[in-house]
Amino acid sequence: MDDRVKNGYGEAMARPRAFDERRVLERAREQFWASGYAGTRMDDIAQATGLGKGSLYGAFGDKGKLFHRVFSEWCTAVVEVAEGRLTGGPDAEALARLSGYVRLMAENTACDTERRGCLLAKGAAELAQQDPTVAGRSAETMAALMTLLRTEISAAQRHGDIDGAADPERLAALLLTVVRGIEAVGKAGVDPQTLRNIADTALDLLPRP
Amino acid sequence: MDDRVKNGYGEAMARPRAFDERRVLERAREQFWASGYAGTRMDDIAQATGLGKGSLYGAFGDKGKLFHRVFSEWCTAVVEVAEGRLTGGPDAEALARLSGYVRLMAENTACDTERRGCLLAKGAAELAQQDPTVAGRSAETMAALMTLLRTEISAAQRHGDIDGAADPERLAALLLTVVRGIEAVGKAGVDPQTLRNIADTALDLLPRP
DNA sequence: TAAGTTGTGGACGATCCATTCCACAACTGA
DNA sequence: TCAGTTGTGGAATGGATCGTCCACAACTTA
Repeated sequence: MDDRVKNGYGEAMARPRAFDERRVLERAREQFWASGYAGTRMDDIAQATGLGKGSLYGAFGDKGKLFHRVFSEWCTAVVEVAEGRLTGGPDAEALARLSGYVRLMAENTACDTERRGCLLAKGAAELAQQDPTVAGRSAETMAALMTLLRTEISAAQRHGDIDGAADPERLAALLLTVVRGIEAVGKAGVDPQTLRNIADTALDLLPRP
Repeated sequence: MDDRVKNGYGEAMARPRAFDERRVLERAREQFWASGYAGTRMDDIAQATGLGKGSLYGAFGDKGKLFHRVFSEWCTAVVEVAEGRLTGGPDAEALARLSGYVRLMAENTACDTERRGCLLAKGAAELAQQDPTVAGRSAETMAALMTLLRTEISAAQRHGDIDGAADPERLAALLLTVVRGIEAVGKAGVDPQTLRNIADTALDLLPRP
């Protein structure tokens, strides 16, 4: 009925878990990432993690809950990468931070030789329409990324690297679209060098004062 | 063993088909569009079209072949829309044609209240990795769109509406990315007005002479 | 050590789904 | 009208897949 205390690392447990939860989630992520939600079987995950079904279901609930968890953690990681690249520096380097971030995203897609794309895009494409949890989490993630970008654009404007007359909100939305678009056309088969060029071109076109 | 002459409209058939092939493909497309490949059942399609399984399999082969057909026709249609909007006009209106096309794509996504997205993006996200046919067709489609955009950009450059020093190939790739990106962030939950703004912002930033 | 609690793994049940099969219908040419 | 051919619908098949169940293991507390 109610949620019991699961595994608080040090809680007194009757029998301790024999697996590392993080490692299991990593493996599960690999599976979902490679094959999508509908395309991966719980048996695959059991196999990949070495867990029996009982443990798997006991620890994570059903397939949907497990996916939600993996998806949500992915979204968190996506935002954290952006935060790591974008926040906390002088205005003088804001434009460089923006360039670095956009180029990094392009490079990631360019190097994705296995064409797995991004779990965020894949999950949203497959499930956002029917699954409110996925839809909500992906919308949240977009909003967070947009805010990060807007903040840096404003900083670059303050320092005079981007035209102060431009609307930072709109530029942020455009950059986000370019980043997500690169991932989309990359999955659709556009070649890696073109992907890198797209990032550079977008950055070149940002309005100067 | 070998392919028989299927239905040449006027061929001498033993028993004529009782269904309109185009209508069946439309219905099948609706299903795949709404639920993805793995998510739609052949029973759903049989139900939606009113066909029995025998007719369905007899006419279209298996689920994979049916999807490939639907997917390929969608890709053709996507390119045709672009051709209709972009080709065949004076250089003086090339920039207007480009603007019209990009705005139309944004508007389509903005109006997609059911959040179905684009079957091209959805299909590529779900299957491009494992299915060479889907991967190839989507890559072809991207290439065709890119060519159409590049041609119009060159035209606009000739007329002096876009800086002649810019590389039309790169600008075309960027515009394609923006168009596909709008569709991606739209599915991820970005609101309609922002989508329209993104299109406008991208067009505003095209380099003037 | 004994009782109680939670984790484990794999067999099992129930369902779902793609595909095939088949008896029959609708047509053609002779 | 009579074969012969192709289309039709739905029952049947075979395999896959989710989630449960259960006997047993590994702990904690008393």
